[in-house]
Amino acid sequence: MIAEVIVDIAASETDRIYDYICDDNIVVGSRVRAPFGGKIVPGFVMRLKETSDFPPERLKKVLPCGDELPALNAECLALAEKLTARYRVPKALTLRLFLPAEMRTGKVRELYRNYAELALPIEEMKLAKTAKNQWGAAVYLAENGKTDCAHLNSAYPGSVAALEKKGYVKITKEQRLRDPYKTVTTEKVERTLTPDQQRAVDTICTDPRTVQLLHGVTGSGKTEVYLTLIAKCLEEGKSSIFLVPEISLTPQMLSQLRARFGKNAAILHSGLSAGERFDEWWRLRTGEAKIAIGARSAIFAPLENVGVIIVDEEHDSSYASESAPRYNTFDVALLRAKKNGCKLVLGSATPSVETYKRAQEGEFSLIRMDKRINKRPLPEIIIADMRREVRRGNNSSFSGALKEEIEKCLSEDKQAILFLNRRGYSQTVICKECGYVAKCEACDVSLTYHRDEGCLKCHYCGTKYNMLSACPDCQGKKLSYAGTGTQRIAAELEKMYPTARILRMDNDTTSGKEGHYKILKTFAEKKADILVGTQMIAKGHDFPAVTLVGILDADMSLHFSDYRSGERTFQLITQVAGRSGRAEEQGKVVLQTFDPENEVLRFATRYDYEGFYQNEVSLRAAMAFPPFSKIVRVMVTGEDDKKCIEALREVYVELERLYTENPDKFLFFNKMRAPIKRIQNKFRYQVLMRLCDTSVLPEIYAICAEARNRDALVSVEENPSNLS
DNA sequence: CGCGCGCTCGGG
DNA sequence: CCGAGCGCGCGA
Repeated sequence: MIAEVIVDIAASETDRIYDYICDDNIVVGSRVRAPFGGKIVPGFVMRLKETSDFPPERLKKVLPCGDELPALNAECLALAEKLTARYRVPKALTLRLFLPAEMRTGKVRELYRNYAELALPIEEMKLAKTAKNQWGAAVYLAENGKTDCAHLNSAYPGSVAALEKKGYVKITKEQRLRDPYKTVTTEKVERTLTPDQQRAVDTICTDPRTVQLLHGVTGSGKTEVYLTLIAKCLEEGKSSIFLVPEISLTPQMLSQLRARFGKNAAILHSGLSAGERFDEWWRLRTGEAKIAIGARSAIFAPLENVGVIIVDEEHDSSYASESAPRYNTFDVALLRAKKNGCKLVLGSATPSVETYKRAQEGEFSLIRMDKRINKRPLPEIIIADMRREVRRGNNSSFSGALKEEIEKCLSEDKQAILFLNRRGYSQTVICKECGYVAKCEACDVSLTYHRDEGCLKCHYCGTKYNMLSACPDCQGKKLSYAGTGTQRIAAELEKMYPTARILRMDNDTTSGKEGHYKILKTFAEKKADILVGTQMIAKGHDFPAVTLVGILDADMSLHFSDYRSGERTFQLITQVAGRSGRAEEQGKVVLQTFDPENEVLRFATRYDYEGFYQNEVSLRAAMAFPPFSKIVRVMVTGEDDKKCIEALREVYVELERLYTENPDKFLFFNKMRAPIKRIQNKFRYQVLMRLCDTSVLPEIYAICAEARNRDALVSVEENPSNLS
């Protein structure tokens, strides 16, 4: 037999079919080891045939990989072909999306797993009362004996490592128990859905349209709708894909899913080790698990007979891939849904304008859930006019109203969350005498001052620099720190309220696997009074004692030069505000702005999505911005400036030809340096286009595929979410 | 992507 | 004259 093989090398130069001799037991979709250029490289069998056009004496033979099943099933192979054609990237890159990373890089597959068992009787353990997870895990082990570590960790995050460190549990590596609970059906508890939820489930099941948009306010119980749909599929013997933004796979969410679906669910989250990730993937591939839950990449789960695909928080920007192939999760999900003849359910409290428009026009079904389950009103949002604060001589980061509320909150023993989407202490360091600004050597950006580490950090490449004691240009000692970040806010709070316990949550404080979780847990256990954080505090967390949310700089995302800034601001405010008043107490939100009359902020304070949407969509129509057009950015990057300019010239000439041949399809066309000229030592150039007719898009992709080479990466982004 | 080939340049 | 360095093309 002859196998048509794609070698797993991510270069456009090797992106073609190579013929190899193979044994008869090799099947399409399997991985093989192929002798290639003097080395053995991994490859994928795309097709089989009897004869080759290549001189037979030069054909080599591929070796099997030892996988029990072909890595790619028929659906995945077909999907990979479609994506390759759509995005015009090397096939190897597309194929990689379908495999867990360790399957490529790692040795042969691990069929072993770590198991934990108690090392001494539970009575002899000295654990802090507050270590709930460790206690939980210990009790579970006492009752159930030896248990899979991954399983324990997802129910009781962090417990295994902590217990092992103390010597309370013994970890052994054993061959994986082959699905001991394979047929254990999930608890047959009859859950009663609210009328809203029932109506949503019924519509999704009966409406003929593929895409179902579930527009439900925060706390309306969308999750229960998803879980009901998944359970229904399970009963029918079908599989499901459930996508969430990475950050919302919180411990509570994980244990809820485990409790409900047990071994039927494979949960792919960032806390898994390479081996665990592989095991979860393999359980899906063999059909042992029928539910794939995870972030963006879970859309490539190796499932067959998919009964429903769910995309929660549909508007979230993490659904757009930022490296080749720059796929859009919605597009891939739609391809899969159509192929399987199943529904694609999108859920959000603040749908993206693009999605909502298509629902309004009847292309998607639109289901509303307006009632909150606990019937409590959403927290009141008060606008604090920062211009007035400045006029009154208040130059601090806190308005009078916010200070008042914080004090009230502290005196009543409640908790507060303060949100500022900028980490570090100050955004820039400027010499007051000569205007020098500290910049990164590898990137064209200013450095952020991190006071707790006493250094300057580049937020694009992570490089740390020593803090300056004087200006390197003029030796001046007067350095000014502009642009307040979370560190500074925390420091100011400490000064203002010396007795209050302040916690910070941003990229700098959440390092390590459990970093996130530790901070959230500390706060949830009321060991802190105020949580200061960036974007990452906005999602999904449930802190019953929080009655105040402060949005320190609502303008920050608003005045971004980006057609989506209004949309993003509305979504962010709605999401952050939702953290306040989740239990009995009514919550409050203070929103600080220099532009209190701004329409977007006005709509957000009233939780008026419909009003926001109408306003936004007419603006977009007037400006011919998406969804009334498509923005396309072709980006050329590479370390060698000359080679980049060469490649840029090449794409530009071709794109310009396309433009002059189809002037009616373009609204805008220009080449320029990217706003950030260099990141991680790579130069950046771009061609920006706005299309009113996307029929030229395939050709744009083709031109870029042609122009990329070893020295210059040429990529295409559709409606990019940030234009830096 | 990684290798080897061959060309070129510069040092001894 | 020889070795290092680099650009180029090949791999089934």
